[in-house]
Amino acid sequence: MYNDLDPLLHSQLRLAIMSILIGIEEADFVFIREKTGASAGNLSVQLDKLMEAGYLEIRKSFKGKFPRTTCKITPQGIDAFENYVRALQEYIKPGQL
Amino acid sequence: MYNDLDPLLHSQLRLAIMSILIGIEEADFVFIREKTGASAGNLSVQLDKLMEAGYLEIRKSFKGKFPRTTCKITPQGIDAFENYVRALQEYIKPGQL
DNA sequence: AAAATTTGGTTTTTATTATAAACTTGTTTA
DNA sequence: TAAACAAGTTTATAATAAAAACCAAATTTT
Repeated sequence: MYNDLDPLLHSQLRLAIMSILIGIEEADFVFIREKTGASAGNLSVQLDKLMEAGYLEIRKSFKGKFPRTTCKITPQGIDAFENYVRALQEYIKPGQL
Repeated sequence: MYNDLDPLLHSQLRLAIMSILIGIEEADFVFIREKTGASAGNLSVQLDKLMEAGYLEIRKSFKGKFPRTTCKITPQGIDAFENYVRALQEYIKPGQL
């Protein structure tokens, strides 16, 4: 009981990012920013951390003349997310609702 | 979607504390320390924060000649915990498992 | 019976984190 | 052509988690 919660995922913003990407696989920076309501700066930093950890991959391209940053969850990211959820269940189980 | 997660509960140790107390209502310092594996210092600080927030009440007494600190979750604490769980579900729903 | 250890903590310090503020590069619009 | 906007990144700051150091009293050891 009370397994450690992956600190990379135990963060409101990073968890929201992963939650989005688990659902739709791929999304761009602006979409994630709007969906999460995060500041661009914060989002940039957190995406980087998730990439460093191998939880997602980031592709840079152009949409017309503007830069575009696309994020995609990796198999490792999916694993980590599922693990996190499993660990978390132990903490919240008693309060099933 | 993506309601804010109560930052007081979004902490591994504080969540574990609340998880224990949701189940058994009342528990003493040593029991919680053992169950969570936290250091006494960290536990002391986090219990204090939860008390400050009105999520639990702390009673001090003696067990024989030794001091004893007993913690009990409050109705407000139960509410907060349930709210947190509800909010969290939104984040982890896609990964139902 | 003094010294060392244990119990049950609290206070203080340190390292990490999350987040926002400021900045960059380029583009569109007034 | 200057101001405003798009899409980010980098840097600075404020909050947090967690451990280390400390304390007082009780107990055990020598």
